Amino acid sequence: MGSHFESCERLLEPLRKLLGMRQLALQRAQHGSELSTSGTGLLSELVHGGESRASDLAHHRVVDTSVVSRQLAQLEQEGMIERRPDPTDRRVSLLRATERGRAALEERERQKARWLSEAVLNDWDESRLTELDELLRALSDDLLIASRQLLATPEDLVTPEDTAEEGNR
Amino acid sequence: MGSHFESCERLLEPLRKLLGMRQLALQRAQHGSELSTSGTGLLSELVHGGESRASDLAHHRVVDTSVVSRQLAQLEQEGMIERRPDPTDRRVSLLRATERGRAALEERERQKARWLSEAVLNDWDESRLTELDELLRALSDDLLIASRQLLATPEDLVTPEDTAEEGNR
DNA sequence: TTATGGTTGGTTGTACCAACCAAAGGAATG
DNA sequence: CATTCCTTTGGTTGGTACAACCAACCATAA
Repeated sequence: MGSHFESCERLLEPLRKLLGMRQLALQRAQHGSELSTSGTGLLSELVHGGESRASDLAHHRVVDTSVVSRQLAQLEQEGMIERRPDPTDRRVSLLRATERGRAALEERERQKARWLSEAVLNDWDESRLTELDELLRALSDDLLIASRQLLATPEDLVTPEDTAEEGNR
Repeated sequence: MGSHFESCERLLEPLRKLLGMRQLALQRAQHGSELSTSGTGLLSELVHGGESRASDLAHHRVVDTSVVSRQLAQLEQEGMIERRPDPTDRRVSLLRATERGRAALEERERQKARWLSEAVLNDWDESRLTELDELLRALSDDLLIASRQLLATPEDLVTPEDTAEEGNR
């Protein structure tokens, strides 16, 4: 049988481990800073992607707009982002990071990068890091795309068909 | 400056994206099956790691024992695992997956692998997959280890030093 | 009128911490 | 020795926080 499938099967284990590391690790690599944890991702999106509307952010991150809405409210209250009404459509706000936001994000990123570099990947050589970066990017992009498609279809996800009942092996 | 640090810095973006994909994707790649979502990780640990005690599982996954306790209760109620008292220490239960649990897990894994293979990584060639697998494993291991150390130390995480002052909320 | 961007209310799942019980494992004491 | 504490450790349960979802809702566009 396709060993492609088998490779993917093997991949599940490390992938689960990695994805399972929710609030750990990187999330924790933050102490002070008045930047709320959950908002960081969004802020990053804004800093790197420039002025955006809320719905775009939601689409990018593949989360519900309500989630984005609340995170934005928080970020705004923290002074990390600013809104300005879209001149061409008064329903939408255009969002961008403030100076303060940019600084806070950068600080946070630096902390995380330091931790990664010193505590986690200290014995990785340069080429390995580059390789990882390249693959990780590709993977996360593909996952994101597939995820979007998946939620776009109210269809059943992975095609049941053989999942009728157990008849293990 | 050390380009190692810079590489790690670059790595943050794809890493965030990936870790941010909480309930999406893989988690969703499950429809029927009476196996609870959150328990899957634990069950997998049991199937692959053999009979274990609860505290070991918690340590492995780097989560609170209370979390494990509840997930185990759920899994037991679903008939996915069994407990038996440790003959040498009556405080502890030894846990192992039931046949049913093994089957359910395998089924779930197969679904995910299929989705990965067909919807996500379909255009990846074999060598790329292997490479990814290797790096991902190494990364997740290193992250896990570093995370354990991090929680082991009541110390401050990433060396505050410049983060004195207020922390409002 | 209907569709769309965004917000808010309500619910669920999952994590944490703290408090707790039960069993072990040592001392100190009879 | 055996017995009675005291501390430590494995595990569970209560309470709380947070992030995600869906549904219902305004305001504005088309």
